[in-house]
Amino acid sequence: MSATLRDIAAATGLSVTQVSRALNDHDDVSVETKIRAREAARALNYRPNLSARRLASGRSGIVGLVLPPQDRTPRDSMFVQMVRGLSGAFSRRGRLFVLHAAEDGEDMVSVHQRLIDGGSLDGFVLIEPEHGDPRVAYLQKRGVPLVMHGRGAPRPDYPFFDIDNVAVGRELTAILLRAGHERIGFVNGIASTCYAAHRREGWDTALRVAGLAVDPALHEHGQMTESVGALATLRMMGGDGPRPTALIAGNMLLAKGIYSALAMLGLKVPGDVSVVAHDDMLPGEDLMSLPPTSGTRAALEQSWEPLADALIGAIEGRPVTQLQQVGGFEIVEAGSVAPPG
Amino acid sequence: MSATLRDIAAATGLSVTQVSRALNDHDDVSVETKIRAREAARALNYRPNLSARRLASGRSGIVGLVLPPQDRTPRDSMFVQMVRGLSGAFSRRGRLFVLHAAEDGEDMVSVHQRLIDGGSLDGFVLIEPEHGDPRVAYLQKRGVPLVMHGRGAPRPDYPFFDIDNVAVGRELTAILLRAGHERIGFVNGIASTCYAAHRREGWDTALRVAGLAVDPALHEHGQMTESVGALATLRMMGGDGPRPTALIAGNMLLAKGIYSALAMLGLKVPGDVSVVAHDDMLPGEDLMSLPPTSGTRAALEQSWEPLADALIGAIEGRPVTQLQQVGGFEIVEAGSVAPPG
DNA sequence: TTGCCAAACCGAAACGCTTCGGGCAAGCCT
DNA sequence: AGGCTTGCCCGAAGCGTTTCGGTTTGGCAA
Repeated sequence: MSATLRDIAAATGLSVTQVSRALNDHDDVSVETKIRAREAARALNYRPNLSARRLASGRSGIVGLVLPPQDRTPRDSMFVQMVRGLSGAFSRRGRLFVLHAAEDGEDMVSVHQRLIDGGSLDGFVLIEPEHGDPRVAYLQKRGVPLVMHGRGAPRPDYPFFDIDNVAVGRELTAILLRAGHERIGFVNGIASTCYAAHRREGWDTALRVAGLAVDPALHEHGQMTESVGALATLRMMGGDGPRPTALIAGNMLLAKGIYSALAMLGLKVPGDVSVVAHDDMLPGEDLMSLPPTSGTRAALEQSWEPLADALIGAIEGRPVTQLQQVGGFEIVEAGSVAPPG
Repeated sequence: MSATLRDIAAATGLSVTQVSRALNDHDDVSVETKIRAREAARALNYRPNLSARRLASGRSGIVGLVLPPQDRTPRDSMFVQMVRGLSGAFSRRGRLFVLHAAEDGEDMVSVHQRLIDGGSLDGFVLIEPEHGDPRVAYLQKRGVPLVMHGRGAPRPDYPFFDIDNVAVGRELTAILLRAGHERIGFVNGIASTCYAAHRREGWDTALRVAGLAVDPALHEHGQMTESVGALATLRMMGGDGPRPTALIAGNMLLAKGIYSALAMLGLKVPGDVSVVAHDDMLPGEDLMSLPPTSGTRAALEQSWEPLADALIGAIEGRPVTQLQQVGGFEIVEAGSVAPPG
């Protein structure tokens, strides 16, 4: 068995109360007492009993994420990376991160309810935001801290970490506009996701600002897989109207599909068609073979630390405005863009 | 807030003690009291507080799995499926299943230690067994229940669920021997894994029993990916000695690689080369395009329920011998085997 | 009648921690 | 000198549950 506070109290001659306060860094404990308590704790290999802590304070030090029930295989690899990232980030902050997969027919809200009622979780990381997200509504009603990866509104009233996807869409389009393109196709992510909608909005406004017409035939939503990218490209390039002279890919997998479709059509990049893409920099997707591609770039794995910070901040009761962060992105020039032929 | 035992006691006129015993189905509570307590519990939407339970009884109702730190992308999809399966299986049994990803440089044993000392987990599901597994040694020493997916020895002293991989190797080989093949190649999984070793053993003994020489050049270990399968095939078919007339694939992804390598070499299945494979029946790996392949078949997803049962059995103190289960497999005939040409 | 037993129940202690409300010095102000 | 603050500390209560030991019944045998 692990040592308890009482053991440390006995070893140091302090009271249990004071040891608790010392280890939790309260401010009416003298510095030397804190040191003494900490040393004894380490010597005795003390680990706080999370259940007892939770029972006494209402905090367990455990945070969780509920994996949505749909199984979309292409995302699996990303989920694992996310779990790894969050697990590490919380671990470094002395918290335990825990993943629970919703069952297939199960309602997301009731899964959260079950976890809260069990009395073991301090807060949640949410992914895949929706407009008017019911999970958010429920958790807010119950006063349970949360942080969202992404956001369901331009200016939500809950903590989140997101990148400015409107700007991503705008900048991707702007790169091509600056090179002189006027017919710009966009192979975007799944229609129902917020980030895809934001990027579309960016594309849309960039075109309008440039005084160009927005042709819905030049926009495709879909899963971010190679085949979807290829199919969308074939459809756009084989349409009746004038072909696009440039394409935007929502991520590198879509870009890969675009490249193979263009190769199949005998079109060269950037000679015949320019290509830009947003790169999440997910490792291990074996995209070495892709030609260098201009566009925007924001490492998804840089989300985990801010998310962890924001959730812990929420648990500790910091105001929401301090817990909303928008990450940056880079614009890279790699030679996949040229003026229209 | 959720109702507590005291609320139920107040509502029913019973004592807290008796309500607790009633809800936990102890045997010195009258049937009608049990019913009364259960009804009140439901009416008040009572959820036991896991932290309090854990503190009092030493059981939290939470079990976990620690994801090994290496990131082997081809397995990610399987991990997600496993997490889903286990999460559901434990959920159905009133337990909470929880996943914790080990950090990259982190020692597996110390991760388990941290989780146990935190006092929140009742037991662990272990995956990827090793010979003399240090996790098992540690958990057994601390008296923490565990169940292994697979096994590190033919007859381990801990609970496990596994299929008879020696028999899988033997049967795959036997199918080909019966058709008259004598030079049989085996494209197997990673060398360090137990199941691959077991299958190799089955192949080996089947050959020996048939009075045939065992040629190590006809056995390849590697990741279970399409490219590994293709490369192994090219190597075996291009060797100096006599070519194999039949190939065994460790799973369907390897089989896919074998098929494309054979096609590249202009060899027909089963006319020129026979192929058998073991099929884990993992969904979503888009193997529709594969020709029907004879061999063995055991759905990996049938492991989750037995694993959950075994771990709960271990937690409840049932003897180890009742907690060791070997799942079956099918032998399927699909036309990818013919006598050697 | 008395004594005994089993069935059904209950009070109180315990689990390890946090926190509320206070106590005791020592130093400062007026 | 009396009263206040400040810094450090402690006892005890309480979180919601399980469980140990004991008490109250009613029935049955002696």
